[in-house]
Order: sequence, then structure tokens, then C-alpha cells
Amino acid sequence: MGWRLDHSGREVPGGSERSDAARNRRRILEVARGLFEERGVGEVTMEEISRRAAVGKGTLYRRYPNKGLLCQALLDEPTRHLQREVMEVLGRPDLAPREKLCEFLDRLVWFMEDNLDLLYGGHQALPPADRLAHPAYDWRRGTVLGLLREAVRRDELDPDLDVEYVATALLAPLEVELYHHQRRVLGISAGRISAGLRSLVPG
Amino acid sequence: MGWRLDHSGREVPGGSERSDAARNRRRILEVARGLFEERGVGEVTMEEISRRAAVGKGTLYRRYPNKGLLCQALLDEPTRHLQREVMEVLGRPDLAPREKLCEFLDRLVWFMEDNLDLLYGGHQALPPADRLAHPAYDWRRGTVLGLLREAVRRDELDPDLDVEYVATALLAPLEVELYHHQRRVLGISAGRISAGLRSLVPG
DNA sequence: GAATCAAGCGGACGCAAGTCCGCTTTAAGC
DNA sequence: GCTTAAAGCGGACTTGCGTCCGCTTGATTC
Repeated sequence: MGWRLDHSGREVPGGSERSDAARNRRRILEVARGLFEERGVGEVTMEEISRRAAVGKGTLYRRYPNKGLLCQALLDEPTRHLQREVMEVLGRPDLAPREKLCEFLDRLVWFMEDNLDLLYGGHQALPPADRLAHPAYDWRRGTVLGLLREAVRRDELDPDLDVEYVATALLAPLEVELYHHQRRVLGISAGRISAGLRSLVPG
Repeated sequence: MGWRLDHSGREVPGGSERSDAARNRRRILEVARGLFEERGVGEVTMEEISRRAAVGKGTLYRRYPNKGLLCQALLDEPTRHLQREVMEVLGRPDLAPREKLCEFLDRLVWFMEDNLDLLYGGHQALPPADRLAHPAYDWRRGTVLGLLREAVRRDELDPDLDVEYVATALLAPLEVELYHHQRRVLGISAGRISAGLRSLVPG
């Protein structure tokens, strides 16, 4: 008896995975990663992934209901890594909340940078509605919100500020589509985005 | 000899529309508006629109390459209205640039509010990449940018601020998907969004 | 090690998007 | 008003997503 991750990354109680299922999952992820790197997310069909993984389309779809969630699964490891890094920053007693926040936004930018193709996936990655409902988004927003509240508590921020809204708004420029547009279409550098974003942190 | 609008709203020189084409265009827009209002953008297929407008699918697609651009065409009038209103605000000599900016953001919020269904269209409206390349977005960003620069010129804003970036970032929370999420999923009021947004204007 | 049955599998199928190309209509020139 | 070529038309077709449901397989129990 163990824990499993459902397709949106939530942990779900349940018996452990059947061995054939586990084998197929590994094959799917391996094949998908390969094809995505080789030709780009947008140029690979679910059909092809299932064929190359020697698995039926139904099997692929049951585990990963769409290409976006398959990309998410590939992002699982990098995401955990980001979260570990951030936890570490949050624990540093020498940093004020505002500094922690800037640091956090910085790490997010680098995360975007490292994983932009999987995150964006030629319009075919996780659709925005799903993204905003995804636990990873809640985690980001919760982190920002916590830091803003902490700053208010320490009188480093106007207590009348609608921190709930500001948390959402600070993350908005990092929405994948916009980030991609800035980086790949307009050619803005990641550093400039980082800096601009930090300049928006209130206080 | 006259002017015509291409499917992304740009004016394009060319002979005036053939009469049959004009008739079909009117019928398509009329039918689409009706169906969208009746059942919601997401529940209507292009196929059905073409059938009900008594027009071939090819015809529909040549004029409106996808559902999003069809929605845009329906938003044409409201958009012009918004632009007229904004021009008026920008002309008022009694307002400081920062006040004009707040006013502008306010109007944008009300525009979103009035047209959310066509703008969002159950994930099937204009895809984000097209939206950011659309002249309507350029207009918004240009307006914000102009006001920020004016504020810098008048020493009402730190001259080291990356106004280019800030213009993008201020508009980011108004991206349709996020706005829709806040309004329809989280239930945040339009007024709260307006206020929150204004609080982010630097200076 | 046989029986059981839920979990897993996979390909045929349905659906809507978007393309293609031969046919029709319009309106401009004579 | 006839000719003509360019603009417009429209439905058959292709493609890829996602579903459905009868079959198979693996773990568990006795």
C-alpha cells in the first residue's frame, strides 16, 4: 500500500502501481521526453507517443489525459528541485520577507528559463485554466502571499494593501504565454524580466 | 476602391468587398452572435455556424481562420467604443499621467467585464500568442507606456524604472485567462481587481 | 496453484478543426 | 450585353484529439 500521483500532481492514496502499469509509465515518459527534445512539443502527436511507446492510445490517455499533463509529469523532477531550493531560501533568517520574495521570483524566472519548452509546448502544453487550478500554482501564490503577509506584520508594507490580489498580480507576468512572448518573440532577456519583476514588489 | 479589415483587425488596402461576400459576412456575424449568446462560445462549432449561415465551411474559414478571430470581429464595435472613451480621457488636461493611467486601467476592467464571454470563449477564443500579437494589445501597451514615459518626464516617476517592462507587467493581470479565473472561479469582484491593479501603478 | 476480479490495456470509433481545389459568380472592360 | 479573370464559394477530405468498451493480466485469497 502506497501513494501515487494523479495526473495533476496531487498525491492520492491507493494500492501501489501494478508492475505492467509502472513499466508502461516509464516507457511513455522516456519516449515523450525523447520526442519532445528532438522535435519540440508541438510537433509530436499523442498518437505517435503511444505508438513509439508500444502502448495503446487509450492507455496513454488514461494516464495523461492530454499533452499538457504529460509535460507536467516530465516537469515533476525540476519542480521538486525548485521547491527544495525555495524552501531553503525561505528558511534563511538573515533575509527580510521582501528580500526573500525577490529571491523567490528570481528562482521562478530561472525555472521558466530552464523549462520553457515543456511549459509552453507550442500552445499545446497545459491549458491556462488547468494551470491556474494546478497545485504548483497554488504553491507559488501561497508562497508569495505568505511573504507579503509577513512583510505587513513587520510593518514593512502598507497594511491596507490587498495582498491577496497583489500575490496574483505579481505572478501574472510569469504566466507562460506572456513569458514566452517576451523571451522568444520580443527577445527580452531573462535578467531584465527578473529585474523588472523585482521593481514591482511593493514597499 | 476602399479599405477592408483583415482577420486580425488590421486595415488593408484593396478593392471594396464583393456584394455576395458582404452579404455572407453579415450573415456569419449575425448567426455567430446569436449562437454564442444562446449557448456560449465553447458550445458552438464552426461547422454549425457555417451551416446556419448557409455558407460553406471553406468560406467561413477563409474569412475567419478560427473561432477566436470570429469573436474578435464581434468585439470590433465594443473595442472602438473603448478606444474612443480612452482617447477622451487621455485628452483631459486636468489629469496627471498617473491618474490617466488609473482611469485607463479602470476602463479596461469594465471592458473585460462587459465582454468576458467573447474574450474568453471557453478556452476557444483567440489563443494567447495571437492575442499578444494583435494590434489591440499593442494599443493597450502603447497607451500605458506613453503615460509612464510622460510621468517620468514630469519627474513623477523614478527615471531608472524599466517602463517598457512595467507596461507589460501592468497589463499581465488583465490577460483574459487570469481575469476569467479571478472573476468566475475565485469570485473576486471587478471592483477589487480595479483597485488592486491601481495599487500596483508605481510612483 | 486455481479462482477471482479489479486494474489495466488498446484499437476502433466519433467528432470537430482546418485545408484543398474545382466550380460559380461578380463586376470591369470593351 | 458579352467576355474574362479574379474573387469568392463550398463540400469532401485529412488529421489529430479524446472516448469507449470488450478483452487481458496481475495480484490476492484460499
